[in-house]
Amino acid sequence: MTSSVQRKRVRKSPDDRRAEIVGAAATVALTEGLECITLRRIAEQLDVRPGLISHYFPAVEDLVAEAFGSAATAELETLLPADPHEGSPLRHLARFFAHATGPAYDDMSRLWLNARHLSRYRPVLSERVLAQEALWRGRLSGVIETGVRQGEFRTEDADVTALQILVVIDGLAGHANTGLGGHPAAVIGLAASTAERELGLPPGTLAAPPAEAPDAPATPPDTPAAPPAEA
Amino acid sequence: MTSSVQRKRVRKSPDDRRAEIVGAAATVALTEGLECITLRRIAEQLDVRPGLISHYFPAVEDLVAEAFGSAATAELETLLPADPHEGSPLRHLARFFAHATGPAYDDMSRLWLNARHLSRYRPVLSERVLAQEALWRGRLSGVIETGVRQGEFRTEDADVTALQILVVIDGLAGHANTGLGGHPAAVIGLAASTAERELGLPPGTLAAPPAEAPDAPATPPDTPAAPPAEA
DNA sequence: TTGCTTATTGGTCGCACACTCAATAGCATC
DNA sequence: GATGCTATTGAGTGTGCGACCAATAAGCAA
Repeated sequence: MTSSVQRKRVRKSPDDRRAEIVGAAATVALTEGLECITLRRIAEQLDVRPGLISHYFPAVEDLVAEAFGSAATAELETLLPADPHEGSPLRHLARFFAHATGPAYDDMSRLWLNARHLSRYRPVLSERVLAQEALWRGRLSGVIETGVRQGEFRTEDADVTALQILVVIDGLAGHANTGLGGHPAAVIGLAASTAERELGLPPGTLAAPPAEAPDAPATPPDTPAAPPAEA
Repeated sequence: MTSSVQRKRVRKSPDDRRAEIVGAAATVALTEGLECITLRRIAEQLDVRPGLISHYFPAVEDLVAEAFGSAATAELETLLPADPHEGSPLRHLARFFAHATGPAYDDMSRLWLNARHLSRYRPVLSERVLAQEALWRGRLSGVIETGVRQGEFRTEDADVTALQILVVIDGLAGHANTGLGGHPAAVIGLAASTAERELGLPPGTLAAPPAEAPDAPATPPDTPAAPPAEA
């Protein structure tokens, strides 16, 4: 029994409902993976019938892409805000590395990994991934350019440097499912040290403080049961 | 019509058949992806009935792990042979980077990406990935240590350096499905330049020659139809 | 040639999935 | 309070998947 014996319909405006669906899908994407975005799964989460999801997204693939875009955009906003209220570019970068290489970023690491792989089979997701890549790179590139203009950084091509940094972060993210906790600091810090080298900074400038909570649970690589359901 | 109307049974020794199955699965893994390793798909490729695959691998997950292990081991053997017949460690590394960042490595990039993601849901695959990581890291670490002993390289911890290099390669591999061709040389060469920095080599020492075939097809990110079959 | 072991088949079951569509019931408007 | 629009449901279709198992035949040994 899901709840009541007789379903009580809740009728919402298409815009609201659509946003709700995308939100739920984004949550599922982050916590369970993109292949867990199924009509049934999302419908269940919102306590509606699967057909309704189909109504808003005739092809699930579109919802998957939308969910990824939504989650990635939200994460980028907290990672590298468009309008930095305070702090120098250098402090922004330091915060960026601290977050992007910490356990709080694990879900996002998994999502990027997930999306990159699934792009092999899902053209519209592939497009979304490329768009998000451009977005992230642009945002990071902007921070770097500001830093260069203010004399904090030194690089020939801010955009290339941004991509290099993101590549290293992606490389670390790839280990999110197979235990990343065992890596020595010199490896976790590879993103920051790469940035330092490429931006002409002294080693350690961008290094994160020894972690905010030294006894953090570390997010063990637990295997979440069933998902890519027999297919 | 697959062939004849009446099936002609071919009876092989368990060892042979098993090897044949793993081989077919490894091929499918490399060309189409690990989620395309299904009882029906492998059986079709070998022209046997699906039940036979089940007989040798009661749980498909085991076959998937085996297939990955097989493909990865084979690749490692051509990438970093256990017994290098000729050339210095430096030349070995240069060859390694040339291959691992070239289009010939694209399938393997996709496979690693695939396996890393799928490890989220498949415990036994996860184990295999960890084992292969150790194998690859050990092999690379060996080359580095030899180089250090011969005075070609300089590093504090060969094993950490090896991991750092592999992380960067993983980062680049992540882009295999979403078009890697558009990246500038400074990004493709990030693996080599990272190695040069970590090994105390002058920049460019490990850089690959401008590609062997300048007009290579470049392997466009074609989307191979159907695979993670609606699930 | 006969017999036996067992590799291989064929068929079946249950499940989860995306997708379709006529019928239904909120709810804003009149 | 009645009406109309449409968001939502319920039921159904077809597909592909892993897993299971009794029946069959290949090929070796006696």
